[in-house]
Amino acid sequence: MPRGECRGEGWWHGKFRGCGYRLTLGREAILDVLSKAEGHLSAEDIYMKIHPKCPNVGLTTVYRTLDVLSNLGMVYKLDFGDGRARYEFAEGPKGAHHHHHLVCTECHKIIDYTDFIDDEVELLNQTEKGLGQKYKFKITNHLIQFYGVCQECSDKK
Amino acid sequence: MPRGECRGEGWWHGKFRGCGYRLTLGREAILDVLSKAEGHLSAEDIYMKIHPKCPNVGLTTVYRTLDVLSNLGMVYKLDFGDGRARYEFAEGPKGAHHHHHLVCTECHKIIDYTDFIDDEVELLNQTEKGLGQKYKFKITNHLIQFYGVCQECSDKK
DNA sequence: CTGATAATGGAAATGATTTTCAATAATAGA
DNA sequence: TCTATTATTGAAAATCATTTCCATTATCAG
Repeated sequence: MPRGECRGEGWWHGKFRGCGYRLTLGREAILDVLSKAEGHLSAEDIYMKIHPKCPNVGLTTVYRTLDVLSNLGMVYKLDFGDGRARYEFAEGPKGAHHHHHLVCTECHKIIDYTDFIDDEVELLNQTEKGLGQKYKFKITNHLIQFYGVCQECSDKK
Repeated sequence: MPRGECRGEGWWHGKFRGCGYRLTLGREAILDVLSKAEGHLSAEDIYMKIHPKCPNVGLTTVYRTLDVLSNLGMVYKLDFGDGRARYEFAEGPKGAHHHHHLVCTECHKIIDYTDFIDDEVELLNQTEKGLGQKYKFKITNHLIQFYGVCQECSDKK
């Protein structure tokens, strides 16, 4: 029924096979949800979204798959301080939708921002290079988050 | 018995009292450990360090105190992906020891780096200002971490 | 010194994530 | 296409960091 993503459907086959992973219904469903989702889904969110179509995919599998995807670098695992991990499809640091996060410490609202990203990314790349050399690290990723209080939460006081 | 910190001992009194908090033995012990510790302590680490001197301070209190300190901005609560929160004494973004983190995703080793910090902080301040205005956020803090694989872990393969 | 109440600890509860294990399904090769 | 190998699975149980409960204790303003 869904059509748009048919073209893309295959691109993660290779990524899986190449690492000896098998491509299963559950994994496809999870990737499908993640790749379309706006926002930041928890394991349970994903489980819920998948359940109607794949009632036979358990929460355990969701966790296991997210772990695999995260290790493959296809998904970012994020912590916004609300006690559960959140997952976000990785479009790659150069991807069209690369963004950083602005986190409200009161209500846990998250704003994805792309403003200023260019300067940030440029600096980050430099820093990444420098750090990698100095500390002999193979740097694969970075995380930037700003924390504060959103307007609604400020007003409530 | 300890002498060096006598001078500083008082500086957090005010911070507590000002917010209606009471200053207790346990809280002092926890602050003391945190202010001296290199590295990134978990709640249990702190509990262990305190226990010999204050066997009557429970883990629950450690958690509660860390929560308070974190809310007061005196301590940063960090997540390095190893399943437990880590805490770090906040010397303030302008403090002498401000640093960011380089995290090995294999062995969870953490490197605190201060290189490049100046440029980073400058950019961050700008970004912070811009974001704060655009999204009406009162930004209080930021987090920057780089993830990668350290040399030892690379060599193991 | 004393009352109001913030803070405490220990045990029990919580809740996200992991592990276990026998059953199942994906894939490579015949 | 069929089969053997072995990765993957779901459900239930186990883990384990963190929180909550509640009766007791300690801090500190007056």
